[in-house]
Amino acid sequence: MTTTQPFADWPSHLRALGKRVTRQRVAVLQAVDAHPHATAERIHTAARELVPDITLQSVYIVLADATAWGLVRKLDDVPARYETRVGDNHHHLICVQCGVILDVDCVVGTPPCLHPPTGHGMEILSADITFRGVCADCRAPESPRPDPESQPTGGTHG
Amino acid sequence: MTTTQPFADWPSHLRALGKRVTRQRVAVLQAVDAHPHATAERIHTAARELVPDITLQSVYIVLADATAWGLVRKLDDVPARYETRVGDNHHHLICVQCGVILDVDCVVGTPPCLHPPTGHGMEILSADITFRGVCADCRAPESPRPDPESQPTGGTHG
DNA sequence: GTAAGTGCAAAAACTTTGCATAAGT
DNA sequence: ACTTATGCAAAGTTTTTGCACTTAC
Repeated sequence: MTTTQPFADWPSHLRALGKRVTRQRVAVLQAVDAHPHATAERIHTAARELVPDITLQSVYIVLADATAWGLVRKLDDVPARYETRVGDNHHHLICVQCGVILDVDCVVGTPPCLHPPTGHGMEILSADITFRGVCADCRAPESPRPDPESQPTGGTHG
Repeated sequence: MTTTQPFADWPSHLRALGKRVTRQRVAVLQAVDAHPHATAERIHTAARELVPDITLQSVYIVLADATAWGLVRKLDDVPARYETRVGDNHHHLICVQCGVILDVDCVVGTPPCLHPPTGHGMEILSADITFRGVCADCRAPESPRPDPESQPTGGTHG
């Protein structure tokens, strides 16, 4: 279950961008693919299964580059989380209790899928939507679900 | 323009919560009020105009407390940003060039103002919506607008 | 061969914590 | 008085950087 499998052909993606294909980059990208919404450290752990001597610092560098190139999306949180689903305008559903993050497809297909009130003079490119709530497992009386992939975020907006 | 003015009666808000009214708390809350979306350090600078010897650590503590009490809302970003508009379900518009953050009222009044696709079993409490785009000033050819209140966030979602 | 990427170690940036003092009720 | 909050300093956590070595092209 922890074995990282290729869901995407990362070497081709890198080559298409004119970037070099390194074991480290492929390992990080596959790790993010296999562990959506994972932190840099978790990605490091997963990437080490493919490249045992990759350092955490290199993971950070690869993640920053890949984010700049549009291969991964960085979710602002502390610590930051990463995912490989980019450009498909999906949104996030975070459980305020256990911190689990679920992907939900946008009901509208193309970004921006939502429009703010006009009059601000801004050209809107996209809409990031995060729903906060309580997941099914946390609502169940007996299973507090300590999800290993995420920690509580503690949202306060209502 | 940097003089912090009271937009809200923070002593009353604190007393209503059974919390003590200290010069530091009032100064921080007024600073956040006067500088929406400011970082802890910027809030510290503003708060020092009212309480010259307040430390940055105390600012962090007051911000964390106030967030837990629902007086301020913390925007997850690095560094974190804070605002006093809570519970009115407004959303944010971030310029990907200059990083300026604008508040936009929600077109629907009550949270959650938006509903995700069903079937995930999650009880939705709220929806945080962040629009990304290019503000009017950054679209103008000659004014790159180095806004002092915010730094670029570098959003990549589309 | 050359430019780009990585490892290493160190530091920068941001945030939290423990304990003695000070301040609010 | 009693309890809570703050100042101080230190450490914790997350992320970035500089330089030599290695690797992909």
